[in-house]
Amino acid sequence: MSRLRDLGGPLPRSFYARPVLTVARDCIGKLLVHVTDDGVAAGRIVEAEAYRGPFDRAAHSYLGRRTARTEVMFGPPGHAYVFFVYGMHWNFNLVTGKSGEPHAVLIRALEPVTGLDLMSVRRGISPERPELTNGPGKLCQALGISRREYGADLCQGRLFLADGERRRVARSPRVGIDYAGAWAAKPWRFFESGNKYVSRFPPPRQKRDPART
DNA sequence: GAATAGATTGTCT
DNA sequence: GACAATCTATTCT
Repeated sequence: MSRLRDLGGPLPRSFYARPVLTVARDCIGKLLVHVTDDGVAAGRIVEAEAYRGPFDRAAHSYLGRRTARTEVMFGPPGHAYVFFVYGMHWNFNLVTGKSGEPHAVLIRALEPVTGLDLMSVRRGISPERPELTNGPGKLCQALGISRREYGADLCQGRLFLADGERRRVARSPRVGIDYAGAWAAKPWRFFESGNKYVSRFPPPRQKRDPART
């Protein structure tokens, strides 16, 4: 019995070759699967954000910035944009839209489905804890995603999205981009309502006005 | 529960 | 040399 077969095959490139906000919303509920020599690890995507360069100031491709790091975002859709932040964490993105359009979807949280023990070993915590995969850096560690997966083709290979159960989707502003001015307020974050693996719940809200009651 | 600071390094100015 | 699409531990309240 192949657990991997039960997860289904990779989504086609047409899934990624659509507007970035559409892909970000449709990601919620899909499975993210990574097959390695250590085994299979997979989870349902429960949180994702759209980054829409070159105009989006929060995007690494802002102003068309094209470097060794951002290069894959300028290529065809359905590839992995993996980058390193804060000196110790990897983040995983899907390249979307058309070739030459540097758009990407950041996967921010998963609900573990397969390979809980493997994720637990990689994370160094118990498999029941929501901290296993409730953040972009955490899910990369749990699934074993790092530099090696940069540019990987998600339509053929060991790292891919597969179909999954879709539930209620909500949206909010994105997380951790306060520097991006007006772009920081755009509701380009999508998440599954009530799922305990969402990285910040309740989601970020406007501060309540103390003058109001 | 909320707020804060420290960790630690690839990438760009 | 500065900073970052984060995580964790610690220190408040």
